[in-house]
Amino acid sequence: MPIRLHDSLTRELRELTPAHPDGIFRFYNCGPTVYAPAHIGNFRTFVVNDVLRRLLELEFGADKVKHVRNLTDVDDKTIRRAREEGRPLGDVTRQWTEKFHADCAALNCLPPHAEPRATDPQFLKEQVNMIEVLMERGNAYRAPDGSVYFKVSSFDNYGRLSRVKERELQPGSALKAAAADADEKEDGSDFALWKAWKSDDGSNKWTGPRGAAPGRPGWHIECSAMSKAILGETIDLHTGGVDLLFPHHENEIAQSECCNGVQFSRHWYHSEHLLVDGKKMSKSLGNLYTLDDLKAKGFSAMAVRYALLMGHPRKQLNFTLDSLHAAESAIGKLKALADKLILAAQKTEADFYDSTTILRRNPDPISDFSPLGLDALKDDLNFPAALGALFTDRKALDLGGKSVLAKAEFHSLAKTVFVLGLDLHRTIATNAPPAITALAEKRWAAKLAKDYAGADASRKELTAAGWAMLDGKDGYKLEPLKK
RNA sequence: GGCGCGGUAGCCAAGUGGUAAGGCCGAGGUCUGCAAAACCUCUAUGCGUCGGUUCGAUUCCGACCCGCGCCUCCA
Repeated sequence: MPIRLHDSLTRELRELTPAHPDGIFRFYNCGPTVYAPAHIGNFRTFVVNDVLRRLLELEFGADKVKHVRNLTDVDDKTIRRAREEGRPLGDVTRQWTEKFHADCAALNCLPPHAEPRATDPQFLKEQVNMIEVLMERGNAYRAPDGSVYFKVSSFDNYGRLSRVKERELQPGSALKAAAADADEKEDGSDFALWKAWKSDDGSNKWTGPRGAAPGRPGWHIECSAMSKAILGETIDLHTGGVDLLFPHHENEIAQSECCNGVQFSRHWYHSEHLLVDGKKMSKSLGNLYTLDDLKAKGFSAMAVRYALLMGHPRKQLNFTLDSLHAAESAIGKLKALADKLILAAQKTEADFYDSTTILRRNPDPISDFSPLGLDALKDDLNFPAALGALFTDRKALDLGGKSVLAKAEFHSLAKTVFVLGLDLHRTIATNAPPAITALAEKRWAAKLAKDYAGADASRKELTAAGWAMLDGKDGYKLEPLKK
């Protein structure tokens, strides 16, 4: 079964295939702006893309997928943050890049094969080159202040992706948008390719395209330039959150196709927004969560990943603390299933997560056993259906001592779990404070001494402090109390 | 106003022209110093409302109601 994915341009499911003769599937995923910690809405998109990338590797081979995700390290927000903190721009973006990488690792997202930065001299040059070509071709013009704008009217296909021509701009927003640089632009819908230096930009300025003032690249051009530099003029897939559909991706198409004269991306995919408590996350509503916020509430990063997989990626997903509890419990059950299969198949935990075996190309009748849930993933990334298949299988599972069946089931689960990127054995964060740990030790000692009254007293204290102590055979586990 | 998505059990959420996956929660049970965990069993005559098409609709069509998102900062 081929991988089929919704295409935002044609609005239908289309098979994903590599176009290049080398068989390498090239895909570009718009990355974060590094000026603050990413929130879980951002991570929904990155997790969706991570599953997609894993699925592609399973389908085409680990060495046949090239996944690029950029880092926007210069824009109004990064510059403002640096100015407010009185630090060099590079320091600020480096700090938040590191944080982003740490969060991605915690969420078990594979690093992309390339992660270009907008201010990297190599790519800055690429951006300037593209702008110069666009100016030469009459698709861009220099504004009075030395900025360069893309002339939207010069590209007939403008608006095909977002159907912007069918939209009627709300008077209010159109006016607001036009206000900022109305004097510079020839037309309200034109967008900046190069922004001339202003005093607010401080020391952050670079040599611009010929004829333009020193300044910095506009936001949209970085993706066009870096995609071209790393993946080539035509790529197989370009992805991002729905909010990037317009204007960002529309503008990328315009720039790239006017500059290169060929199709920019063969396929477009957009994942929907994550809602929190039924609303889009925003600082003003106070419903914006970062990974650290949720960790502080005692949830594991893996539960967050699972919760992000609970809805279809092209539908808005309502995220709540309750759904995190549900995720944490569900992971526990899958872990128990994995442990059971590891035992039955006489394998180890390391075998279960061995991606080399999972992605091995040579056919193997056992490990090629059709993994449950995989078809659902290949059918437009239907996460809930895939998870459902896993649990349905879990119920039907009757190993009955048959090791062949156990091995097939083991490989099946390992494959699907790999694609979903769930590290089942990395769950509850037991970062209990020292006082809690000491109390738990005290109770454990009392229990071993059969001082049950003392043990119960300590349990009461732990409960009061919000911690559950789960006794095992040879030790205990501390978990934050559920609700 | 324009464009788009959605309304399925207490919550989250798949899905199909032929009579509703799965997870959480809850209830009961097995087990167990206690408490959990784990495991087993149960939980929508119903899929926003009203019409239409059909032998049959939650699934197709129409109208309406409600929610959410986007409309040039935004994953």
